[in-house]
Amino acid sequence: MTCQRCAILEAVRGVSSHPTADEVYEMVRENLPNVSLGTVYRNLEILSANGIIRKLGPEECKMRFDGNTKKHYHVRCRVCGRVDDVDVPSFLPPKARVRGNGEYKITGYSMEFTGVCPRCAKQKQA
Amino acid sequence: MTCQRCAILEAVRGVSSHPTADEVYEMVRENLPNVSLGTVYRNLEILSANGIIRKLGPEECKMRFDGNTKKHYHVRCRVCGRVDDVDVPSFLPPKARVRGNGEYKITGYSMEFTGVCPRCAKQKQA
DNA sequence: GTAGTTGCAAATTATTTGCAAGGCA
DNA sequence: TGCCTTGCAAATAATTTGCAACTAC
Repeated sequence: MTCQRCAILEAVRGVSSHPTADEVYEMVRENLPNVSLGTVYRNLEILSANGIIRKLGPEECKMRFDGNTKKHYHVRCRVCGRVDDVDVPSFLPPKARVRGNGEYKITGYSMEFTGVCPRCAKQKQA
Repeated sequence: MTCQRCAILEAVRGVSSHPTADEVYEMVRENLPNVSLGTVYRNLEILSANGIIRKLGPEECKMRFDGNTKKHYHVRCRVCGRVDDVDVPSFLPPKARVRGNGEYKITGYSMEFTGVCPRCAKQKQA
């Protein structure tokens, strides 16, 4: 636990704003002006891999396109990344309440399932 | 509706694999070897803006970090992108069934709410 | 002393944009 | 004719990586 890692952890814990790597970098730089962005990325990765902080965000940073515009849901294979359609019978989205701030207007949600596709499941067996 | 745009639309509609922009590019190139990747991006954007195809993917392509590792859900302001915590009382994730393939193992899900934060709601009024 | 960590700079990846030339209405 | 679109190449943006110097135990 180096000085940098500790400062990065404190920065993430010290705010409730779910900062991006770059925002963490800016925060840490106020106390340690010489930290490098690379160090911030490396430590955020290590801290979240160890369950000390949580990583929010896209499993994959690529846009995908679907010729089917009817509303439906997707599963994403967490091994190879492929995306398939799923049927979800009778799903009613839950009500969400923003903590401490009633003026937040919640207008929608997005949901995606995670799994292992047949091909990757088979490879794992071997 | 140019020749390129039509080929891009057909490529997306012709597969059920939810292709990335790059995969669409490769498909279109088989018939139109001179298309440029820029054209593919531009047309995918236009087609999805017009509701002709659907864009799947992250609202934002940046990782965010959360010092709170307890399970909870988030809202993302669709104007400024900020992320806040929400409480979701008693939510049981729905059952999903993969179309035409029972061997897909679904192991989890991710859900995020969308809305407008108080700050952006106020700016919109003015 | 040695394994892990740092700062820096260059590399990667996905995507966007500027621009001059071309095509369709 | 004039606006939209194209191909190309350069620009951006987020993130990763190679490397030599350094630090903690």
